Amino acid sequence: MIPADRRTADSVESMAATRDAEVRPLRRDAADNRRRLLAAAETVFAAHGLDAPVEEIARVAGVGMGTLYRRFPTKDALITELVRELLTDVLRAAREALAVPGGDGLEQFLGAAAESHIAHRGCLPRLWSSPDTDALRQEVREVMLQLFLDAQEHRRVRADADISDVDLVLWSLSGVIETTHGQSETAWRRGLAIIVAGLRPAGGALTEPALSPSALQEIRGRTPTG
Amino acid sequence: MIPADRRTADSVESMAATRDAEVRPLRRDAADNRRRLLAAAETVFAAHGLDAPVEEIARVAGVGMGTLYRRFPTKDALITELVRELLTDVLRAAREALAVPGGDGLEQFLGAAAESHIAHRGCLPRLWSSPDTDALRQEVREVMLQLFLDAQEHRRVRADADISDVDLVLWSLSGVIETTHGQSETAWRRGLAIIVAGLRPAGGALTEPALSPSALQEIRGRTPTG
DNA sequence: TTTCAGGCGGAGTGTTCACTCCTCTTACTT
DNA sequence: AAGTAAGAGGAGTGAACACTCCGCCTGAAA
Repeated sequence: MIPADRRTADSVESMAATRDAEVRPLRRDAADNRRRLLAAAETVFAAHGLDAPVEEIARVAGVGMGTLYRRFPTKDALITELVRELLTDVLRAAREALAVPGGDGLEQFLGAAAESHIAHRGCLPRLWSSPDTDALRQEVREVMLQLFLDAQEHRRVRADADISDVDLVLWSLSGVIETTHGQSETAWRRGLAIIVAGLRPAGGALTEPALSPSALQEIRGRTPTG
Repeated sequence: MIPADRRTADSVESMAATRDAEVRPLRRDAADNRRRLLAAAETVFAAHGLDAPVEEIARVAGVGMGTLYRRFPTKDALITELVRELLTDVLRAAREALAVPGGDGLEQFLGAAAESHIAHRGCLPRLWSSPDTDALRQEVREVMLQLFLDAQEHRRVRADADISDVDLVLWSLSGVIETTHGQSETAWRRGLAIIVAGLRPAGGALTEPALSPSALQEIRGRTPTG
């Protein structure tokens, strides 16, 4: 969306400017505007996609362009911040699911993750490829692995399932959510029910091998394409 | 991608100009260029997404801008033509699958459809929302329904499955293919294996209801968002 | 209350991109 | 072989958009 050669934000600096409230607290009006901008961005992106002009976001937030660009050095930084919110939601859901007994945490997590995806629908296309959120994604994966192992131990998931299958489920959910958005906010539930049934031990053996670790690694570590 | 107010092609006329060779056959150079443009568009869109500039397509095809725009009145028309190719592939696959005995046509079709998606990866984002291809999509759906009923009759698909679940599978595959493209062209196979296992009769009852007919209707009949 | 760093708005800038226009060229027809 | 309708090419056009600049304003520290 943003041509690669037009502007290259210093990501580290931008993160510091937009996250580290402890460095120097934002003035109250500035903090308000920041929150309003994020909310507006979510609304606008959800309605018109990531191609929506930033001017529209500023208008919905009720601030000027200058304000938007003092809070977020680039449009990309704004999107990344939304992705960070989404991933934070997902991480919280994953940790909560760890407390679910009987190996059912994984399924609960998948549902909660889908809900988060819906809530942040606008930035879904960047979920798996936004920079500056790798650490967060890594944390999510670690918890996901625990949830998966727990589910498998309790025989809630077939023995020939693989941790990479959890990634596949999330990618599938993305597809369903993106395709049905605006028409049905619950279609994914049925899709998830089917996929979960496919992960249960009852079905016949899976004839396709899981993703190879290297392929998985590459897909997970992907950075945005220019 | 193309601002709604910038250009509104007369779709009917454009279809006639780009499809009905019988009205007046294109001159040979023109027909050649048309083919080269479609091939180039596929390549370029697959590599850089639908946001790739048309100039790049013209360059790859080895023709000028004027030529591109004489063959396709808008960028959208070019994309629509690619979607039409994709849907034609899918329709052929669906009809071939009708001949598969034992209710296994549906599964074969799903695999073949995914292969077509990969082959036309670039235009995937428009698959479910491109105008001027409704008739084709409708034909695909009719054959899909037959495949589904056949599979269910042969107990290859659980009794509580619904035709809308086939749509869900395709949307899921889109998500997996889009997320893994460039890193793995076969990840979808594993995803499909899991989903198919979920559709088999063996698993427990699906706790989520199928999409309501009206919701399905709306999602299927969707036109592109501006 | 004063001071001023930090914040605000919004017109302006440069670039990209879809699409057009016009001149020169070429493949079919007769 | 000549005539011509159709085609080719590519610089040019206008609009949209991400981002900047700068004069005015305000919350909070002293």
